[in-house]
Amino acid sequence: MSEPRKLEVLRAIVEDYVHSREPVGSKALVERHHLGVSSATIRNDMALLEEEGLIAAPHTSAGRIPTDKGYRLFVDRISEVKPLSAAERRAIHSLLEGPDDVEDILERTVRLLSQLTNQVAVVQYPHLSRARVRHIEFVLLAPRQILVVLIADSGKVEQGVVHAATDAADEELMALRTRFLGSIAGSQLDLMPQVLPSVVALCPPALRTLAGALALGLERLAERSRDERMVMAGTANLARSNVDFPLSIGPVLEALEEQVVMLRLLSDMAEDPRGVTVSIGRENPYDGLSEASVVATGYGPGSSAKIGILGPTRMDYPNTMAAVRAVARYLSRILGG
Amino acid sequence: MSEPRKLEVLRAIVEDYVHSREPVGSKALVERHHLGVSSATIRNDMALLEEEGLIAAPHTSAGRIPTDKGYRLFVDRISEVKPLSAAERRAIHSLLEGPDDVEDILERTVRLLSQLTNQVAVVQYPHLSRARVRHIEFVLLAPRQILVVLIADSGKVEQGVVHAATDAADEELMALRTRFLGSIAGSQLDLMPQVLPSVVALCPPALRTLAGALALGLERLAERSRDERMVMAGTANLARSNVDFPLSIGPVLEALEEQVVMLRLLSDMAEDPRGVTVSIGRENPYDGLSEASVVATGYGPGSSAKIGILGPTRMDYPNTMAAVRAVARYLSRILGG
DNA sequence: TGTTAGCACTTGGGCATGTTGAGTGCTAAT
DNA sequence: ATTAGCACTCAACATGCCCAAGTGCTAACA
Repeated sequence: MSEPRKLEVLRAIVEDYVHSREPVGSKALVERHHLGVSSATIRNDMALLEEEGLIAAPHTSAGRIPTDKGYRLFVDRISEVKPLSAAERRAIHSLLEGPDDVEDILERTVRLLSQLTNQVAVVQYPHLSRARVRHIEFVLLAPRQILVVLIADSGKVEQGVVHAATDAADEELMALRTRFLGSIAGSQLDLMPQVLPSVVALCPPALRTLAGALALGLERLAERSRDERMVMAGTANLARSNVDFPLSIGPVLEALEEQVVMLRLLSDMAEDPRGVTVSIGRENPYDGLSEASVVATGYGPGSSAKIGILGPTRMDYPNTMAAVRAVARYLSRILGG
Repeated sequence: MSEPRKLEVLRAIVEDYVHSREPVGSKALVERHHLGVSSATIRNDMALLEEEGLIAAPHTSAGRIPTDKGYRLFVDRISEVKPLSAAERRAIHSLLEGPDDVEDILERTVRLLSQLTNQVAVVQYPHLSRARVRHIEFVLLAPRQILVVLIADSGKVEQGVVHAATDAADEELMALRTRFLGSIAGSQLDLMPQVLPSVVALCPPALRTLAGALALGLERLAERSRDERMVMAGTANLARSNVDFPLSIGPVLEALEEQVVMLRLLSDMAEDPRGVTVSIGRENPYDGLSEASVVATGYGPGSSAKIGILGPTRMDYPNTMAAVRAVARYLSRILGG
């Protein structure tokens, strides 16, 4: 019996099932795909595929559906990433227009991706650990309340409020700002904890406690900047495409809300040489996502930050992978420039 | 027949239905509530309530469920807002701890509210139209790319990128910053469009195009600041509490994603003298929310910004209203201070 | 050895029918 | 105004039946 045909059968099963949402049987298979053999032969092949754990039958006399393992094989060896349609390319291109504020871009990107794929789209903020300090600002909100703003050369702005033990004056803040800026401008956010204390130490004693508080605030901001965040869009697609939910959406919504979970999930996805990484069903480390798949890839400098989508295991992998990859490329291009 | 008892019956129906999720019949009613009469009497009362459109029977021989109108009457005239439990008070109090960055606070508040009510919680950013300019900053990201930062005295920071037609130098930006700041520091964000052009006009001709671009950027930021945003949490509760969904969550998720819809919804809710406003089922202007209720109230200066929750019409109004009110009060206190 | 036709077998889904129990509305008595 | 009682309705559940889809197997075939 022929190995290539067996794969062809698996492909046909996956494609039909993704399309129809119903278990697919041998007969329907020969009708819809011009495999040159009869349904009996296909049955034999299917029996083998089932032995290997690539497909399964929900009950005795129904068709077969792909297992996680089946999808995996499909993704790894069978499917080809399809090129995008012209309309899709156009949609992505129009992303180039408009203001190129990082937040704005990410927000629009993720919305676009969710529309292209009809899934929930997620994007991680670019890593900033290697970013450098471009500017800092201290603003007096109230006598003892100081807004600290940290601007990185990546264009990211972080802000936070610091409480002073004693009243602070505007001039003091100005002086400290100049002092701090002189020492840390251009240095990596990573290194703030090492650099800042020495700056504080060099301050005149009268200002030292205030300087200490501000330094702490700056450190916190630098850390927060390193610490990851994400934006998502398209949660409504969960309900839409799963009307007869093979994917019970409760746990998935939970996962999405626990941003920590999603961020780890994305970060942990190994980079795939083919450009897009796929994690299928129970391969996912998080229980709530045992019926979901994640398709993600890196973008930006070093592909360190991730962008991707989340959907039911039964999804159109080729198109989805193509969309994710294309969007990530455009995103890299925009942010890189 | 007695009017007060009729209301009592309505209250009992609402309470039982909210609790059990099942149509409630006359017999069950007399068993669980010590109304001093028999089930037959209750039946008569129920017939009247039905005539008035306050309750309805899903089919001939089932119990009754409250209609939107029934809930409305319940909320307006029958229910009393219950005091919060000690545990709830404690939870709210612990909100006071931690950094008091506006974003942080709102995020934690909304999460808390969603946990207290088991619903989706939504909070609008405080209105900033009356806020004043505290500080501005121009940062050169690339020769023709300038990051514009606008800091309001409310502590809100807005940022955006401006493209210059020609290369800009750091010194030019510094000069312009001083010039702009001198003219607009302390003036209302609202008034930026009136004030900025005159500043540009006073610039030396060499800088004028650059100044124009920057002014445009600032205006955009001021506008964005005025233009409303929201944070939400607890979407997973939609799936959880509606396992046997009386509330089909698809349209609701859509509404939540269309932030514009939610923002209008919140803004349009008239302030209720009792402190919390409730919009029930079809009372909602948005179709997708015809099976949902919104409980909201204002917070902060002038109660101009809104906070609230969104859930199925069948919800525990007294407790929910209490939670929303309490959280809004604490939020006002924190942000006010 | 791989392919095919044919056939017996399994089983979920649809349908028609019967039964039950919760709940109602009405009437007559209190 | 309230109540007891009763006939009536109807969703929910159960039962039994049949059908179609789909399988696995065997025997014949190239």
